[in-house]
Amino acid sequence: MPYQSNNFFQEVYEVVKLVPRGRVTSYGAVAAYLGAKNRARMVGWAMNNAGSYPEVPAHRVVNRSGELTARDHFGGNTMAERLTEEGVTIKNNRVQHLKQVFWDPSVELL
DNA sequence: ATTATGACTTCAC
DNA sequence: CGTGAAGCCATAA
Repeated sequence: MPYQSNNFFQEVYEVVKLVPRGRVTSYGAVAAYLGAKNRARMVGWAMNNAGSYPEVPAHRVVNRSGELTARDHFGGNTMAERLTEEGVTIKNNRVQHLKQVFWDPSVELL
């Protein structure tokens, strides 16, 4: 297993695993919760590495606009299907009603 | 050491 | 919300 810049990756996984079913969060939100809002890209990297962690629901992590950027990494429409299955409405590769399904750790987990 | 790249964000229009 | 530019940071070559 490759390097893990610290427990940063671990922290990311912890938070992502706490995302409730039918809700989504963003890389920036997680990063912010970890006290590194300018490290959103690294959260993405952590997710990339998370491919080895089935327990991490990476499909519930989208970008700030609710766009399913991870779609390509999941392959096919796996992500969209899975989210839809959980009750999240997906349209044109984006989460609908984002305001309702968005889950911000720095708020919900406060 | 330097350049390029990316599962991002924010600001301006 | 959409597009384009700039900022930020770890990894890869």
